[in-house]
Amino acid sequence: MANEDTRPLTLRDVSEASGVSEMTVSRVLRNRGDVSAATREKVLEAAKALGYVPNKIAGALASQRVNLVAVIIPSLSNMVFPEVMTGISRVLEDTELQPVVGVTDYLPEKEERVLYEMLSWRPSGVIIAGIEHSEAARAMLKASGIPVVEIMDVDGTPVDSMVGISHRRAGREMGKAILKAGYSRIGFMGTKMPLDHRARKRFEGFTEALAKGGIEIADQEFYSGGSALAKGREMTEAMLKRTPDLDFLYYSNDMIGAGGMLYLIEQGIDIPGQIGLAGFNGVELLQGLPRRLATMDACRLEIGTKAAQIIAGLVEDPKSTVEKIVELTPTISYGDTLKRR
Amino acid sequence: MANEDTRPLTLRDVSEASGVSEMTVSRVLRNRGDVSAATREKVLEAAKALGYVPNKIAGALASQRVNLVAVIIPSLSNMVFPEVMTGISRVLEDTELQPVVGVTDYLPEKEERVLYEMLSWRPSGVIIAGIEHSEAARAMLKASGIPVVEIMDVDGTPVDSMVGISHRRAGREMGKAILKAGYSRIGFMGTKMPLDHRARKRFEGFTEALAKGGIEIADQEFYSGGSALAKGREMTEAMLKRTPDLDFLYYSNDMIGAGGMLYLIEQGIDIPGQIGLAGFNGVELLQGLPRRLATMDACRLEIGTKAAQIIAGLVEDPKSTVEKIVELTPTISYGDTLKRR
DNA sequence: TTGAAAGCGCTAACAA
DNA sequence: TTGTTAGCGCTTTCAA
Repeated sequence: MANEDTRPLTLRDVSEASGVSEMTVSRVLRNRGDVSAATREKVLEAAKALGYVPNKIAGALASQRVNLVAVIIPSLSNMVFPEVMTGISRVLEDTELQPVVGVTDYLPEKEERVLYEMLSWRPSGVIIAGIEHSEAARAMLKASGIPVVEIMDVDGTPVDSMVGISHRRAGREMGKAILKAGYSRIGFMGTKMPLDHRARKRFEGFTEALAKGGIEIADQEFYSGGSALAKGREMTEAMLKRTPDLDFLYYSNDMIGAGGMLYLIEQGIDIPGQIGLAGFNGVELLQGLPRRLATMDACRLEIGTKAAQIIAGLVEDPKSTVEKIVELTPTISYGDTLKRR
Repeated sequence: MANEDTRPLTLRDVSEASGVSEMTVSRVLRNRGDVSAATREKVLEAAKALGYVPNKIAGALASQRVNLVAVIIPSLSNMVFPEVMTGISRVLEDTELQPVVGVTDYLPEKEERVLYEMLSWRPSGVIIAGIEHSEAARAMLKASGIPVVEIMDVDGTPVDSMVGISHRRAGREMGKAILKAGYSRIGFMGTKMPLDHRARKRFEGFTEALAKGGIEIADQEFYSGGSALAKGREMTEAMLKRTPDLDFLYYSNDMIGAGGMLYLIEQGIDIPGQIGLAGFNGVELLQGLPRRLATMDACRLEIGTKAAQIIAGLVEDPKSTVEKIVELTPTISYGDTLKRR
């Protein structure tokens, strides 16, 4: 039976209904300490009959333990963070810990607010995307006294530990592969980057690699907002109108790359002969496209997995030592749009 | 300065550092009650200097108020729920409330666990996808004594209130439009549906509409897992091999529809002359495809918005009356793949 | 405008 | 194996 009035049920209600002390009821409900089968039975029955749901707020305050892991990411709407979340969830499912996500929309101020908000719930750990944070945010993370893992990127210094790839290196590798394949008139398309540090670092690594080969980017364009697939299509069309002699297009993510690819196929352009293409991320989506876009896996699943493992390990044994820096190595898949050499 | 030891800071620390009573510190930090500008200043300074982050666990227990809204959805990895989330977040951002999401993977047992878990934090409201829940889940929702909004679907009876579309009607409307356009050899592709009630209802409505026109589905296939785009491609190829005389393909979501469309274009099949296509959802992604797939908007943003408004209204004034059933009406967009008649 | 006391619902620690 | 007592860190309530 549901309770008749609106007052939420408490342990005391279950205690009274079952004739067992609050403390013992608490023990039964948490499977802690020795309780006789008979008492246990009585308690469980009463709790179920009443429809009692424990109050974790009170429990957490009393025990000084909150089995929550704050996960702070820029966005849920592209494909990358859901996959990181999958990795995190899989690991945490085998523990007492639960992820709670906060979204920052790539805004530093919002990141700060979200972090403050989440820390005020006293989570057991924090997983946060990126290593660029405001001074205040870094201070909060440091002062929190809980395990902190910064993810996605390893080009910089972590507050505590970090798991990710070097985006600068990723950009460089792709640049080298493109040069090696013999392309030389290269266009770049990507998001407006002031706040997307990882995209910026890839771009920097990329131009650096080209420069080493004595080549400069021949054209570039940046977008923000809208359907990425459509943007890729539009930008590609515009860029080829503007700079018709390009022989390679490097996209800062797979979605715009896919849009570009669909456009080029429609135009009957030979890929990768006349124009080569590459994106970044290795999204599953690509598998259904007419050609497999060349791309680079960002190791999203492993990043989530590894980060969660670090937190879980540290929560279980705070004095255990863990790797402070875990750099994963993305690999290029050439697909059908980048000549192999 | 960050605290030197590991003990988290408390109000008392701020009180001592500022020479102001805990109570007044609390008032300053929450902007409640009258506090002189001088005291206020002192407190804020001390709190900032210490790097104090309030403990919401304790605050929530004392005030019996938790400004969290539990949002329980089946998945984050398709496009539909992130957009619902966007609607919810936008509305809640103007209030004290914060969404906290739980994911069920379309599993009733997991839904039950997640719900129990979230309710144990005593949120101010619940937004939960679907109207099919286990008996236990419904009981918990009822007993919780907080506002509950079931979203996405209105074909059934809500625990409290619901906001969504009629998927049965959506399927029917699409069936009617297809018949009206003159198609008659119709194939269906979709997810395995035992647990995706909304897909099942669309399918039922669809076959019902066809039956009224004296037509039966000529072929059908169901999938689970994998890249939806790739699956759409594969299933379409297989189905057309098996049943070459089909003149229409109805997909239970846009992603597989897009995969099918890409395949048909490659095969040089005339769309929508030789074969017509339709999907479901109106995902933004479609905008970049070679043709605009016929689809039906599922009103995801409005669903999120409306649901959050109901919760926010009820939290502000628990005795305010709200619509218990909000049925939104999806509209067909014919795109380039369904003849208009 | 400020402060003191009481207690939110639970669990740690100890006692029986 | 079970129960009792004393808080967890804050806010409510009431008094000054």
